Amino acid sequence: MDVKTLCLGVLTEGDQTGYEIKRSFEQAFNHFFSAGFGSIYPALAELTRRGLVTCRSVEQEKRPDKKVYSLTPAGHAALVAELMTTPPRHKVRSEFLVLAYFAHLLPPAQVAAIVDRMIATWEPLLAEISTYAEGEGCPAGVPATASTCFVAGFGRAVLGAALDYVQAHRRELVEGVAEIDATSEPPMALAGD
Amino acid sequence: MDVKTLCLGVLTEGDQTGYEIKRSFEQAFNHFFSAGFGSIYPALAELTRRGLVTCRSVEQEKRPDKKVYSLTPAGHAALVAELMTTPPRHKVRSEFLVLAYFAHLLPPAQVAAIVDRMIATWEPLLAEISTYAEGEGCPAGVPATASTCFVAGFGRAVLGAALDYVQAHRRELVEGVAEIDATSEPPMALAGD
DNA sequence: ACCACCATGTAAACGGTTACATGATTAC
DNA sequence: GTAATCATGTAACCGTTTACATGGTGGT
Repeated sequence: MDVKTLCLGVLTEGDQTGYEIKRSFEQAFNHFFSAGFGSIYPALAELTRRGLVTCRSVEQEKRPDKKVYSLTPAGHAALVAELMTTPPRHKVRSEFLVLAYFAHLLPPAQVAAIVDRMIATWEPLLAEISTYAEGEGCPAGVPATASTCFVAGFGRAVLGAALDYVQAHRRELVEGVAEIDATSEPPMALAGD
Repeated sequence: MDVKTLCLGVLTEGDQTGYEIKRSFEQAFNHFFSAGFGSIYPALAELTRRGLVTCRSVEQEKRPDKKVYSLTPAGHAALVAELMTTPPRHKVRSEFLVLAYFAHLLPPAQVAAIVDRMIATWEPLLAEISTYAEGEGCPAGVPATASTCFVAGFGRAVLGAALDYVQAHRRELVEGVAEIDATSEPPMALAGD
């Protein structure tokens, strides 16, 4: 499952340009998928080449031409086929947790700053997802369905749990590494390795 | 932050072979980082070339030689420098949630199967992480510290929330997509796109 | 003036996954 | 006999990220 599949997916909700597709990704898949222009534009070119989407240029005044993409029947079939055969994976890649795991190698103040930055990142994200989790559809007019509520609700539940956890255990972590710092592992260049 | 950094990290806990490092990854970073031999062995070669680890061959009877890697002072410094400058990210890549988001394109039975497979994947993982979250260190003799408890506790909290959520909303999702299937989107090849 | 937004694309670099290659030991 | 474990490595492939390249509009 790659960016191409996701592009087909968002195009089931209506025709869009590459630029708009990226916006859709950011709004709908915020918390579990991301893609930049550098992967979206080549993906759309490839999908066009394969006949899974069609592309029409729309001239605009005072703006460069838009390229609006539409899903073809073949594209719809390819999407369904892909979804049917995709095993349900869920991978997390967390530099934050790596940092926490090796927190005893860092100054306590930095550990505190790291946790705070993570909290600051998650708080607005949780707030945004929470609005989608209630009947509110995405801003782009996509109505709320069982599916969109399920994924938004999932995001809210999981992010909420993450936030609660780090807020509750922040002190424990910082004080825990401070102790080690004081007893056995001086900050740097004071004792030999 | 890549596999090289993680290798330096686990080597702070004692000398290990490439094979053992993979085991360490699986036990310690189970839920937020993964790496295969195909990235670990080249990483160790590169770290050796850079003088961040040293490697000594240990002859074994009835087995091929082991290569035991040790962190050098330069490696320790490089690790700390890397940790100090790494921004705390936390990325999720979830085919499962993509599948759920587009669940209305799939037969309800398949949606149910997908959710069930995800639950079956998460349950044993949660059980394993939970043991680490209590004072139990990793099997490999690494003692429980504030850091290891923090990351294990985080994993338990978040995975627990995920499991609870999908178990509580499984029916909702399956019935929600069944409705759409019945009213507006026949399974395949019965109505035009 | 400067920044954000709209709008599209290319190319190189990077990093990870997968498959291949080898081979002995131990347990079922 | 078959599979899992221990043990190391290479090479091709795949996909994403990042940087570059361009350029008008609209707001502060």
